[in-house]
Amino acid sequence: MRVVIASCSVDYSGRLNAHLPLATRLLMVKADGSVLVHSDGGSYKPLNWMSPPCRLDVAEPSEEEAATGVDAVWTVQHTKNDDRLVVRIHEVLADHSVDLGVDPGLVKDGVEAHLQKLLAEQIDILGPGHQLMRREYPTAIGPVDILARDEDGTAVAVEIKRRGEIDGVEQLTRYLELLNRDPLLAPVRGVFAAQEIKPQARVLAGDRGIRCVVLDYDAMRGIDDVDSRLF
Amino acid sequence: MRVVIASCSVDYSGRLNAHLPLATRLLMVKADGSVLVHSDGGSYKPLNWMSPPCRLDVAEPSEEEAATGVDAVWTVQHTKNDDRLVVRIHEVLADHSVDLGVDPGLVKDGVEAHLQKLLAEQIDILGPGHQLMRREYPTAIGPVDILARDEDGTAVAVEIKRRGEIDGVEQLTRYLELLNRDPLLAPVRGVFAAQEIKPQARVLAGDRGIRCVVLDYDAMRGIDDVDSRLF
DNA sequence: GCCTAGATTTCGATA
DNA sequence: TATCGAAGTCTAGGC
Repeated sequence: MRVVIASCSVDYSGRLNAHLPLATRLLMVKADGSVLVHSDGGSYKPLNWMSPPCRLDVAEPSEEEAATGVDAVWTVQHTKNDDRLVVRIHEVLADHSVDLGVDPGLVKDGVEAHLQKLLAEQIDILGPGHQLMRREYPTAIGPVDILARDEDGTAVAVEIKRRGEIDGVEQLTRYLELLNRDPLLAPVRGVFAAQEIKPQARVLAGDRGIRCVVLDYDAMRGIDDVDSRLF
Repeated sequence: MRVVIASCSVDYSGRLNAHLPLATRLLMVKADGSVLVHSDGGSYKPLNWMSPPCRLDVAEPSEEEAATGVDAVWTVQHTKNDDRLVVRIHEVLADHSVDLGVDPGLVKDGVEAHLQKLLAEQIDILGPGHQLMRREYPTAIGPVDILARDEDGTAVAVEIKRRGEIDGVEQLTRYLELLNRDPLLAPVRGVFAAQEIKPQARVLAGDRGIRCVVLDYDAMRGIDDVDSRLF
């Protein structure tokens, strides 16, 4: 890993063209040759970058470039396509190299999969008398998150999202269309379950006869913990 | 901007919980207090981070922590929610601070908007005799990219994407449903236009009677240049 | 300010 | 290897 702080201008060409005027920025060169151009703000996304696999070449500036104060020209060329990043370095304020080694990596916990597991275990959140048929019920266009039966024995297809938005309702609609063609299952009701459901999604779901259920993740996790302690 | 290279362990808690074991990493502290934890690989996305607005506090380690080699504890607390990043610093290899000032920002060119403009100018790409009605034709659920008439005078609603995927077809379907309720427009045909159309999107479009058109951006831009030179 | 759609999205799982 | 869905997505544009 090499970190350079320098005044520079940057040009990217590839899927689009983009230009950064001359200013002082942080340049990060990773071991795989990828380059990140960061300013002192924004978010974690760099102003400009080149993803691996790519190759960094450092060259002398042309006379023309040198006349405008360019000290070096970095060309970062993607190995598999025409994406190219050109960094024209004017003044270098700092230049550090360090060997970081391979990172042991991130350990994550608690996403949509967890919601699905918890809801499968606590299926009566959908209403008393509900029975789980199975998780990840396979269909031709992909698996339905949860398939259950309500107290009357009617099949219920559940789509789970962390944030319920309009495309989640569309997805569930496609599943319902398909499932309702199966005479062994039909009629199948739809339930859209999420920690948070956007108003537009709620309206669309209502319009299609799909029930919305807001999931309380902390409460579900709490019950899960209590259950776990019983064993 | 402050750049620290140090061996550290990192814990994030918020929308999920995540942990990074002890390793040497690059820590970037931006002027707004946001923190990025980078390893020597991956892409531009940090291993872990805290977005602004947030607050960084540096504290002495507890006795317990000190015994395991912790030299300092950084706590980065988001200002508006419970998200928190805790960085336990073991050994500092480098620590640089520099004032970058405000970045003049990125100048972009050539995205979906450009495709829309070009297609509006070269509407006969849809077929000879097509006439542009208008770009960004407003509907209750949002603007349709392009509304045109074909050689027979039939209305055509065009949805434009850089990459045509299934949700683009869904979007166009919703527009068509709405537009076909308007007696002044109906019947309205649908055209899904993109630089690249994914197979699943193509199948769904076919199933709904929507025509797919692949756009050659370079060719369209070339014609545009030629046109420009004529004036 | 909230909400929606796009992104040089990135990233991971799966067929 | 392509494809598809999720992301602590982020970000810009409307309303």
